[in-house]
Amino acid sequence: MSKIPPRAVSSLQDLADIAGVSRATVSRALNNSTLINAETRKRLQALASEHNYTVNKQARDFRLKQTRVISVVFMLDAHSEQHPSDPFFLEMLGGIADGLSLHDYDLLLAHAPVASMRDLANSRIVRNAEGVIFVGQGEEHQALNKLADAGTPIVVWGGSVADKRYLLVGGDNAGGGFSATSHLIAQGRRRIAFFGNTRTPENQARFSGYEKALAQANLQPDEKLTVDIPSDMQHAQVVIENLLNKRIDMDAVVCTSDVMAIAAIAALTESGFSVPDDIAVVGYDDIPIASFSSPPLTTIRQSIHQAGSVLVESVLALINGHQVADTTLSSKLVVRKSCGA
Amino acid sequence: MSKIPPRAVSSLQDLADIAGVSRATVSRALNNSTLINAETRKRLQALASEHNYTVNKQARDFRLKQTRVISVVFMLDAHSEQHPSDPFFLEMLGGIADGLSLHDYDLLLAHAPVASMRDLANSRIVRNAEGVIFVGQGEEHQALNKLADAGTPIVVWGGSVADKRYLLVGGDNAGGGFSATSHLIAQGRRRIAFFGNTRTPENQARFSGYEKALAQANLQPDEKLTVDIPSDMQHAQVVIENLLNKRIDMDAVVCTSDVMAIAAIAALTESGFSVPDDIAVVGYDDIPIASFSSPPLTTIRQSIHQAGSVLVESVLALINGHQVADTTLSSKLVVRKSCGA
DNA sequence: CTGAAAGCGCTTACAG
DNA sequence: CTGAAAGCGCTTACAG
Repeated sequence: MSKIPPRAVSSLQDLADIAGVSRATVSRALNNSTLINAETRKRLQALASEHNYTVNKQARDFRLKQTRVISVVFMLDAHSEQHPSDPFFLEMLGGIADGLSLHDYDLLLAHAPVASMRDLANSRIVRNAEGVIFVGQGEEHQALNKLADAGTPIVVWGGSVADKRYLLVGGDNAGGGFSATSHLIAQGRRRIAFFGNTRTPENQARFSGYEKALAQANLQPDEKLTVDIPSDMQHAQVVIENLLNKRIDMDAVVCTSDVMAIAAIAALTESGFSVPDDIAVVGYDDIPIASFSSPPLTTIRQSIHQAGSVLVESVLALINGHQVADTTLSSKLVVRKSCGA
Repeated sequence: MSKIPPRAVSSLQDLADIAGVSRATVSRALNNSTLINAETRKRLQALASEHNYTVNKQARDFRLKQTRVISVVFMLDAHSEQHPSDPFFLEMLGGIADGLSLHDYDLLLAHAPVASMRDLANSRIVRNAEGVIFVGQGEEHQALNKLADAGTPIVVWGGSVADKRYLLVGGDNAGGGFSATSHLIAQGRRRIAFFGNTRTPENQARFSGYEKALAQANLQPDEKLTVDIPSDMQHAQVVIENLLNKRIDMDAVVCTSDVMAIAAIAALTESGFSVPDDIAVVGYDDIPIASFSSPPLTTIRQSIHQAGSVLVESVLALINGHQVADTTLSSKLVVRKSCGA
């Protein structure tokens, strides 16, 4: 047994002094350099762990000009000031966090105060990280293009846009919108509404799938049935109730999130409609709570956790200068009760 | 107009060269040192922004031996391997993130792989941060004590425990458990179950409030009515359905989270019970979705977002060596339909 | 009010 | 295989 060290060992130099070698040698030993004599290496590593010493990450990263930090920015809806309570975000965050820790990267969490998107390039979010993952594009497509043009390694979860110049990972939104809608048509629904903010690329794509399904069934789209619903539940409910007061004729709704679908069901029920008998509802995301709503939600499943890991692999590839292409993850209709099937 | 700088200005020295002063002077100017001549300071600040230069945070923090990072650890239920989909976590995270950005601190997000709690003291989570916020104690009370004993600035969201030696912020759990239970008693319920993992300090306190309310009404507690329910929805539902198959007589349930309450309602409905007519249900947290369940959830509201900011103020106080006491945030019964009122 | 110098804890090209 | 030396970009005690 060696005796307890008189003072904490807090640098390579301290350990080098104890071992009687130079700090260069200790550095190499602890970094498993092949230059070092195997025996010396083992001895120094043992000594380090005996003294409970680990290399100062901050100094090391500074020296190597690396941070091993990835920023994650959640794009909030410009119209709702609140924090999103959508479990979708949490699952996505979990997937990203898992992916990053696998690669020994840290996760820096950021809000997206939309106003500040303009000078994002000089923000700590970007400056302190090796790359940035954006969850959602919001209505900031051009700001994202600009950031990518500036050479910042960024990857975005969202929908495709014509002049996109950043790396994109997303679900099959057009396919999802299409299968939700055509499933409702197959159940005999004819007056199908689309609920959501169609100014975001993801929702645009879902909407195009919706339109395609209608066209395929020779149904006329009715613009009164396309409704911009805020993404937070309280506001959504108010807007939907106002809509119902206008007595617009409809027998089904396609929503851009499960949370919105749950708010819609509440508003519909409140107004005396039966779901799905009077009006069928389909959600999007398949969050865990979807199967517990009443009626249980028919929805489009996205593999959110997998999305997180793909996002991570993609930024890291970018950072390491590898070729990397956009990814589209499959979406799948999950039939429960709310669609009336 | 000055002409476009030939090369990027990437250090104090670069800017000092341009300005014809020493880098010490530039450093002082950009840090608003009062030593510096006001005019010089303005001139250098203008020059910096003109050249789009900001101080290298990594170098600065390294020099000052600070990180301006706080780690946030979510204590997952030891029994559910999944990520928590509970919106409670996301709201808490939002509150913490807001608080930290107010103080120019970064948020390092961590999982709590319970197995590794033992050597947490030497993990990057602790080493790379100036302090740590734990959300929930899980069953790791002693590990938290040990970490606090080691002098790490930590603050914990949770419930009180006799031999606690760390700083604690929490809701009024005993009060919440009491008012949920006594409200049900006031509605005429007599066979009231308690659903949750009572091995965590928070739930222990809620359970003690439950017991107190029963005692006050001269009701005998029945241990068959105290049920350990996992915190994730899918497992919760299975356990509850098994329980119902045992035909235990009950007319109400107090749950330790809204998410659990929603799973309980689904299981009860599935088994042919009517909520609240046959069995009343009360949740905990008042997450946004609580008012949208059917029936809408009676629950105990905790000001989760405020909790985040209190947690932040508390760790920062600790880091700065200030005196700081535990905080108990008030809890409030929110009556909706699920309790039968 | 300003500058020259030291030093934070590391890594690595260079020399031996 | 090992060491002496330079340097990452900053801040600040010290001297003027």
